[in-house]
Amino acid sequence: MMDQTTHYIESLNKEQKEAVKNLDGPLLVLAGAGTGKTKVLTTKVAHILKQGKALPGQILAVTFTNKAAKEMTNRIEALTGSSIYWCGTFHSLSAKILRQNAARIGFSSNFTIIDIDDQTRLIKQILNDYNIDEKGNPAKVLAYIIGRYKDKGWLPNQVPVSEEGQFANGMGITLYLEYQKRLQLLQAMDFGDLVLWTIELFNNNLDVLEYYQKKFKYVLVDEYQDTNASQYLWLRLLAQGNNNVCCVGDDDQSIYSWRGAEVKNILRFNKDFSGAKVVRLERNYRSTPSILHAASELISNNRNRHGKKLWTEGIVGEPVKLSIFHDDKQEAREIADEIDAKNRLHNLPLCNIAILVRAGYQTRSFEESLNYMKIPYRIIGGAKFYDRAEIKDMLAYMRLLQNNDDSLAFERVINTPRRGIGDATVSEIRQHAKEQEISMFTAANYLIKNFLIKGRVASAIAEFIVKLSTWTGLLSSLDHMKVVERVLEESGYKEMLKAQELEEAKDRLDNIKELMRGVGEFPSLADYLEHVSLVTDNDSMADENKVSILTMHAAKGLEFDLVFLPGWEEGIFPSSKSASENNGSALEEERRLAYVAITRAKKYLHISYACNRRLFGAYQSSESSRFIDELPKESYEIINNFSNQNRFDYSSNIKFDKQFNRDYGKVNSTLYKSIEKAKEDSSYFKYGQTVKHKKFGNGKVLAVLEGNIAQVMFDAYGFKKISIEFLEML
DNA sequence: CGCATGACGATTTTT
DNA sequence: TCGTCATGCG
Repeated sequence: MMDQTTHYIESLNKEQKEAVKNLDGPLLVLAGAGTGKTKVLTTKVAHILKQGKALPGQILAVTFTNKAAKEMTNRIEALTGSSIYWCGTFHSLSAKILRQNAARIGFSSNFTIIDIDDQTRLIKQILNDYNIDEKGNPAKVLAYIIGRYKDKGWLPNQVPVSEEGQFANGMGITLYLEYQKRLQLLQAMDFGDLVLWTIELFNNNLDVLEYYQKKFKYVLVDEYQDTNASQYLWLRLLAQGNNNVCCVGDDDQSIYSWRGAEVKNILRFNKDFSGAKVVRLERNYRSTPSILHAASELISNNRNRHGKKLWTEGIVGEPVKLSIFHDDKQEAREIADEIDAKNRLHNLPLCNIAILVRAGYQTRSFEESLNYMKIPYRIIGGAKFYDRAEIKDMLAYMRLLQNNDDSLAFERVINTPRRGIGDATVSEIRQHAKEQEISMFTAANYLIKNFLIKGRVASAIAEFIVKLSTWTGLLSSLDHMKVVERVLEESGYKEMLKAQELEEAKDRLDNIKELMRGVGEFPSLADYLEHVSLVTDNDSMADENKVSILTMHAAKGLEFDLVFLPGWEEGIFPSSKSASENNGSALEEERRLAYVAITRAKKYLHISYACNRRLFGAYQSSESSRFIDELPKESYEIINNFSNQNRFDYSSNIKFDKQFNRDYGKVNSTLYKSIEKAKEDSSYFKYGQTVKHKKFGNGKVLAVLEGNIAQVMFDAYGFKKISIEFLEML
């Protein structure tokens, strides 16, 4: 039998072992992409526990996402059998600490955590009260500026004077102060506040700080390259106790500076934590040498970095493939084709395939082409579940019955569904609440009791308040999920949805059902609300066999056998916004993003760009990305070049078609085939033909125009002009 | 107060 | 191109 105490370490390489065994004192692990940093972190925690150096409750582990935290907890549990309680993001850990000590900073322990929506609404109100023109000074901009101040760790009185001109002719700091005041009045915190208030708590309550310093014997931080200044301060306060702090990261993968992350945290670690050791993990276990070579050469164009030499022992593998397409549609279609081929001819499971894009709006064309090929896919990130209006509304109801004084939630749903309580009335309630420093719930109650609001509006408010109180009362006697179900019915929300368009109403109700399912998984409404306010990623179906479509940012930490990187064009990637900003530092970040994207691929990598792209409605021609020029010539080969061909010349596809036929016997129904077919057989789409469209359903063809545009009369949607590629013959 | 209409702006990236 | 937001009318 293997040595029970250390067998889990044996599978590590020399450097990894060094990182794991070095328990005491500050340690920086510089871990390149695919060098096994997660393994090091989890093994390290296991090692601490198995050596008896600390109890599970005495380890603080900070991750970048909630998903990563969950994964880490699970892995540690699998290794050691015990689960560590203090594992989470800076934000979730802060929330935990703050709820335990809220009174010390003038908050109640059930303070609410608000999102950008609530933030913006609150700021709009402030701008309104200060008579600041919102057109020239948008609330969103101020929200962003305040966010960056908070990332820096600046309270209103700590913002440097040099920042004063940032917003509304020097009003920025005053407005920030006002915003903080109102948040406290509302018993609310935004994301930045969670970290900031924790620092405040520690700075003003030494006993609390000492308690946590003693408690956490070991502090571990993942993705250290993406921490911001306030997170650094937070970390330093907690780590100072035992000084056993281990930070893991890769300066080449720092891609969140726009959110306040400071690469310098990782670049100057040994100055911040004296006596720090540094271990480099440079052996890559993920990618083939071709892929790794391409990534390394590309990133070597950056000047501001530690620099490391990644190496691997894997077989050379296929060169990186580069395709030059005529337009974005062709790009989407060809990629879908190739996914189909790799999946069916080479048995590559769909879940090992990913399409990585620079920005969210790029996912659409791939959704369409994959849909067309009937290839299952999932979008990671994207339009988020919790961003949907119906979900936000239901959550506002839940917040409100959990805490009637949650004025932001109150304001969101007092007239949703419509109860005849309009803007004027809501403003009046808000005004009164502000003057008396009471919640809107209390203010509304006061105003109707004293006949300051009368008539139909007053009775509508009264009814709303009675309902709310009833639901809140039910919480103590009835299962919380049952209460939420009653809210859905009795609030009239369900009724409101039913009045909408059929499809849409069904979708929304399904979403709410999904939400309810989540509610049921938590012991109480408060637990559930805490969860949803911090957890935004819906990673529940990660194990399904589907192609992943995601942004490069969202891909951090993931890996796939086959990766497509479309849209490598100047203006898109690197994004036009970052090409010239901040004397090149923004461009370096784009390059790091390219590095992250490339190193997600294990075996096959396809980079592509389109010479013409439809963007915001209009076609524009584009140049290939400078990052393509930076790839070493020997690392890639050009497999498609449609740069000089017109849009409907698919001669090279037909070659592929024949090969496909030979290999597989039957051809999948792709766009060019239907067009070819339409050309050969004029009876394909003609008058009277019944067709089906993904969105518009069934209809009849009236005529086919030039450019393969069909005029169709849809049963449910009436007359439309549709490109025949989107029609299925019935 | 509620709804419709049209203008306008946006597109990085997320805890 | 499409979704959001403000405005103005019924």
